[in-house]
Amino acid sequence: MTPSPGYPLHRPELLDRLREGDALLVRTMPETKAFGAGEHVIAAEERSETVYRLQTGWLCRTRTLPDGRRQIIAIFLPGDLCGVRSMLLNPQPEGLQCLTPATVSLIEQSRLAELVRMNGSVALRVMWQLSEDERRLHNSVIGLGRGNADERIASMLVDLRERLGQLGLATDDGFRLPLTQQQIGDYLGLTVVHVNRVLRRLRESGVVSLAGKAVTIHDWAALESIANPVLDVFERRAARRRTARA
Amino acid sequence: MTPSPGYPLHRPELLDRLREGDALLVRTMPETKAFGAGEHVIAAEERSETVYRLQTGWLCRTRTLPDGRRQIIAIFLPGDLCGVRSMLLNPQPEGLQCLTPATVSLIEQSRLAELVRMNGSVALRVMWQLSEDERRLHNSVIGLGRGNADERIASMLVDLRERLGQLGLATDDGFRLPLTQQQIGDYLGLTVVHVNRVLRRLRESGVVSLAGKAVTIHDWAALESIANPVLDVFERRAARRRTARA
DNA sequence: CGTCGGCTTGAGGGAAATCAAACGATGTGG
DNA sequence: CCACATCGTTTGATTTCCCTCAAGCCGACG
Repeated sequence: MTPSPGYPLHRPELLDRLREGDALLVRTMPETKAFGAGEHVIAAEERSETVYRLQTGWLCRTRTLPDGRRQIIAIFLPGDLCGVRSMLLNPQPEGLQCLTPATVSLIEQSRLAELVRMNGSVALRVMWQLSEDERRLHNSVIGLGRGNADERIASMLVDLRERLGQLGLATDDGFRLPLTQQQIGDYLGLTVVHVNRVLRRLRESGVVSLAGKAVTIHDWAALESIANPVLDVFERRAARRRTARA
Repeated sequence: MTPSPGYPLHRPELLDRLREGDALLVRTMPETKAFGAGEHVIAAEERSETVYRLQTGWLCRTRTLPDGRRQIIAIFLPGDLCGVRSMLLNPQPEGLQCLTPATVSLIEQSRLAELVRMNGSVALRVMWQLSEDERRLHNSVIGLGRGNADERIASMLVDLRERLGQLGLATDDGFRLPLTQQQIGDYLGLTVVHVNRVLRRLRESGVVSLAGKAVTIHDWAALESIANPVLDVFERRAARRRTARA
């Protein structure tokens, strides 16, 4: 559940402290809360004095436009810290919503701030989260701004497979993807209809298949070559490792 | 040059400390460096142990895909801190490039880290920057994922007008926009050709005109109503203030 | 004076959206 | 237990927004 080797981090010597910080944080967040799929951990425009650490399940940041268009801005997996930004910017225009049933542990912002001040490892852990969030947002911007539908879908699969792999939640050739095609569309800036068509093409060309919630990657090399242009260095490295193994 | 009232910040009582932190930071960054338009402050994939505070000019984060497609991920204006993330993730896949001639002041990451530990106001200043960067990235994701060309251009203009206004670099009805149409396209995920067409339409309908580098906003209400769906709360508030005044 | 970068406009094409409808699984209440 | 509603997926037909390709224009600059 904690950052592990291979994670995007340029100074491996920090890894131990990062884990230490995470462990310490978890220990000081005994209170947990459970949510059902679709529930809001924080509603849009709602004030929140709490920072969450996702323990199980999937969360996302979403924004719904006045006319109903919807965008999933980021996807959070177990281990991620959510809501650090709200320490300064509150309420945020975005909601934090459950994609699956989820459990989170809680900490008051003020308490976390204090911990960060007192303990360098916790500070490192928080910094790493902010840094990682930003990396992912950059990648989203690249994909949405310059990627076509195929590239967006392929890179999403590569990215999620890598993140889930770090958590021990993926096998060599697949993982569980608890998103509806509508939600995939909302994440990638596409319509359901088009997501469906792209997935069909990928299935028919034997690259990946999505049966229900189960993703199976049949041809890593092909998937990587589709996603490649919009991957960042870290993702590309991870994808190549996969390709090599297959 | 420092964060001022009206800035996206939910606790106005922090404003003074924020300014204090910024002032302190500036005082400990006596060394400055000048760059020409187009020059790279940090090249893509280059290691950097330095954090920059932009003093004058415009910078941007960019990524160029292997096949030449280019995306401007973020635009930085005077007062912004750039490169904080590189403390943990280094080198980054993105470059930091000058959109205009620019001067920056420098500080070593390690020295900044120490300052942050020692001084709460500086820590606040750094946190605020991270928070603000993320807010802007969220907005980019919304615009790129769900906005059409008109909305993207209108919201860019509203956003820049607001940020420049805070810096005293905009008048009530306009500002200087030192971007080529190509760069606007790279920022908004559009082609030059299309940017040009949208700008023409906006000009012909008497909403805004871009003559050379000078933006003049003729009809705030119209611009706001185009941009509105993809604006966040803060931008919307700012745009309404403008509309009311005009 | 020629060239180069940026702006502008036209014609045509294509990727993805929209509109519309059917299908299968799941659930549920009479 | 079956009729029926709901939710997600799938597919077809049509439209539209934006891209691509192409070329002309203008001002700056050597």
